[in-house]
Amino acid sequence: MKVQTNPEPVELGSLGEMLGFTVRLAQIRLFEAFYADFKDLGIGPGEASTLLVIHQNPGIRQGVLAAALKIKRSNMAKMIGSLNRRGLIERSTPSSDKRTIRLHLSTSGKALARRIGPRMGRHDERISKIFSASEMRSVTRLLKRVAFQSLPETL
Amino acid sequence: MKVQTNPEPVELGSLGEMLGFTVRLAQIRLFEAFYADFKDLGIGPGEASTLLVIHQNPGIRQGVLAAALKIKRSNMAKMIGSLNRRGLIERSTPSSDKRTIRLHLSTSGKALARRIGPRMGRHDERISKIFSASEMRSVTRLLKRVAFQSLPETL
DNA sequence: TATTGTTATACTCTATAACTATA
DNA sequence: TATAGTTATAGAGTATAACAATA
Repeated sequence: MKVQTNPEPVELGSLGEMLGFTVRLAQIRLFEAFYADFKDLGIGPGEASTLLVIHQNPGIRQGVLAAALKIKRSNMAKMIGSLNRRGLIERSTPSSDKRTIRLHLSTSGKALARRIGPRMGRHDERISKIFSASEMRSVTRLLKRVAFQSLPETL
Repeated sequence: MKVQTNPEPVELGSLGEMLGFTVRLAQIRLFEAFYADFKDLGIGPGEASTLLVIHQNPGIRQGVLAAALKIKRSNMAKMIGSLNRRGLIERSTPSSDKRTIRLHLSTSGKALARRIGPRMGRHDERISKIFSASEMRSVTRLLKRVAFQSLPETL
């Protein structure tokens, strides 16, 4: 693959066909697109996903949420703390297991989640306009395979 | 999409089919795989790509390199400084344009690049074993479209 | 005036380890 | 002993703005 950064072409060699490299390039573009579409709501992609998942799983445990989003527990604690300070979520510890924390959206958190949901849908639609419906299904299916299927042994 | 984090299932809703989310999940997995395969070489993915591209484009200008890898000039300056302090690359300013810096690998930088190249190839092969050859071509082609094709207007 | 690279700075994301409280 | 969450800390990666040297 050759990138034409006029007037000086750059030879990327096989790097340009490698999954790690192409995923990173796509990721950069997708972050740009996300921030452009969510600027006014004042939240990042991690926060948006977190709020949506709590909205769809009221009372979810913090650690379960972290595992589902592949965010480390320690980092999730920080994010949940921040969302809590902003009045978007509420925490409660059930008497059945006082180590755990169950998460719910506050009234304003629910209001925000109801804005995020459709926005996220339109955001994803905007991006997927560069694909046919079957291409879109392909790319998400293949990427989920990378995320979840076990890889062969390390080198 | 539902993620089974036994014993508590998590409903991700449409989030699980969205490109931004699936790319992020894949990215996390790919970083893990990269660090596992390159631990002994003491370099990260950005540094590995940078060394390979300088190796294939001797004398490349720093800004052109940054643009090709989609790394901001200011951040590239930091990375190049680090690689230079480690004795891997050499910088020279041509008399024709004294603002610019042309990059070359040092002897030890070349030796390292000659180890990185094949390692990167085997690393990518290991990951792509979860795909057929045509699936691999599909996913990289579709991701490059995300990276380079212009997206529709923002919302 | 515009371009190239540098510096300073900050914010997000990620990772590890040590800690507490509960089980 | 093991688990859930917290805190502290550190390292990447990314972003912006102000700056010097040069064109």
